[in-house]
Amino acid sequence: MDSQQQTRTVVRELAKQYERIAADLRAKIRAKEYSPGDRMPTEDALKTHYKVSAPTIRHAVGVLEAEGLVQRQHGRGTFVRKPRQRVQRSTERYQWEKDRVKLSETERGTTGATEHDTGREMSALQFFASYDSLAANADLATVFDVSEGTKLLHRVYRTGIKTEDAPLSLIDSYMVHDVAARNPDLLSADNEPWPGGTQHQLYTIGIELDYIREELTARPPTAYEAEQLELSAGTAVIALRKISVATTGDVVEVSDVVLPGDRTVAVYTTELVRWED
Amino acid sequence: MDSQQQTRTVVRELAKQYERIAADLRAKIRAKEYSPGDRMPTEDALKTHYKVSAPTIRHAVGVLEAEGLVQRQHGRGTFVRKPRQRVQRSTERYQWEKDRVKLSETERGTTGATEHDTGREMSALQFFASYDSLAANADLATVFDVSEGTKLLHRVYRTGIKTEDAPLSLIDSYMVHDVAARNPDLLSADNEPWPGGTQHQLYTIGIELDYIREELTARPPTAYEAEQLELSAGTAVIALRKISVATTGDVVEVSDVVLPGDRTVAVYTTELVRWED
DNA sequence: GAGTGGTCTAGACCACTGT
DNA sequence: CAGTGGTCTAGACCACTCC
Repeated sequence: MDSQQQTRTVVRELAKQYERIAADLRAKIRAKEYSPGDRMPTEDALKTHYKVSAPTIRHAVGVLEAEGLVQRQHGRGTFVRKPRQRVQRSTERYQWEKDRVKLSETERGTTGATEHDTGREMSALQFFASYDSLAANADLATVFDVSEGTKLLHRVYRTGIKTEDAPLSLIDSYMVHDVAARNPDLLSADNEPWPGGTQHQLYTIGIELDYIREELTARPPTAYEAEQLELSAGTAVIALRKISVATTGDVVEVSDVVLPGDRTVAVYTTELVRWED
Repeated sequence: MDSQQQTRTVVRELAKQYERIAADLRAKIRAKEYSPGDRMPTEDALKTHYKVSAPTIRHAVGVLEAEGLVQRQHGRGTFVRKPRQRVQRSTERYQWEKDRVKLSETERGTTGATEHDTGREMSALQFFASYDSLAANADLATVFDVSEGTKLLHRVYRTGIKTEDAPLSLIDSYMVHDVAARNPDLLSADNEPWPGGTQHQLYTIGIELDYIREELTARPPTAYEAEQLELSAGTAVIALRKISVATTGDVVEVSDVVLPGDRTVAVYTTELVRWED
């Protein structure tokens, strides 16, 4: 009987060693035996303690990393993860933005929705935009209610805080090209960041927004998103589709926004109609 | 020079073999060379094709699984994941529920918010509830604006569709115990499912809701959540805190809701005030 | 029983971090 | 340079699925 078989026999309750070890470490973290920020025992120490081979320990720690409980840092150690500071993203931003549309440029000047969310000055924020155009795929054609292949203006945005290196969001925004073209200034990224934001841009082509619909899902980041948002293993993203509808009923802008799940809280408030007594 | 070194030299661009293989497979999936639902080549075939050892292939496929691109099934094979059918969870449910509070019990009878979301009959839905009470921790005490240790009514709910085995959500709901106790019927799970839902329960103790605030984040599931919601590797959950505020301004109910990210879309609509022309 | 994925060992060497 | 995590090999055996 080899050593693996022996261990199996001893640990009848939970056949999988890596799960047993993961459960044990998880319990210790929950019990604050290892606190947030602490370094976990080295893999070598765990190997000796649990009497298993290195890959088994790595697997066990990998499970905890996938759950977002710990974070491994090459050459430094494995640490119990501290919650990252969260940025609140509230829908009040939209009414706030709308209220500012008709102000003068100097009044709109330093204001943007990101500033609203983070409570920071525009000057402390990173901003990057690039424009191009593309043909609507089936998905976007349905949302805009146009035929597939219709030319769309495609704008890519990255926003972030200068002192932090990773952006706060990845945004792909779409508009029907011919609609945006009514104001040629809207077709070039040179005019970004546009004072007053998207709603002011729409105002210049005679569009007033009636409502904004947001659809949220959660999923693991793609390899690209993980790199861009500097997400480690064990995090998820909020994938949000924002659909802006004009007072005419037309869908005028669609944005696909990817937000780091470990530092974003999306807040929505539903007001209810009062009963008449 | 051992074989690993040799390979390194050959593949200069991307040192990590498992990443090179993962990138290659990822590209093939995106190019629909392997389509959703298809079985991927066996690990043995990949091992031969890429000329690496078994654990390296497993690591590469593991990366794709963590991204939610493929799903491994023991004894059957590895499959390209198909998107799961999504359930929409819209905040209209709340106004809908409020409008029904003052109806008679028979009118409220078969209606619940889950029915509203899924569009299914109450009879086709699973429902499970259990009640207990506990002392408020610091977090909940802050939200309710009561002192730490205040006795809270704690209710656990699981809702789901009978024909599917996994629940649609895991809910932990909290109320200040003394407030709920004004109607003793509210203290026992025996009266669940309560016709008309939480808002009707609150109505019986003289509470009308003014607004509901929801805070959403995304994260990987805990081991427990993955088991309960039958989530495989490569999925995330939406963690939603719902805070119900009465017309008096008091926080009367708080729910922590966990939703499977791969089959839930949370929808929020923000109405904007019209400009006066 | 054949096929396929899952767990595990034992050990080598690479790569990053900090003293 | 020591310490720590990351990648990889070669091979054994287990466990699940389906014919």
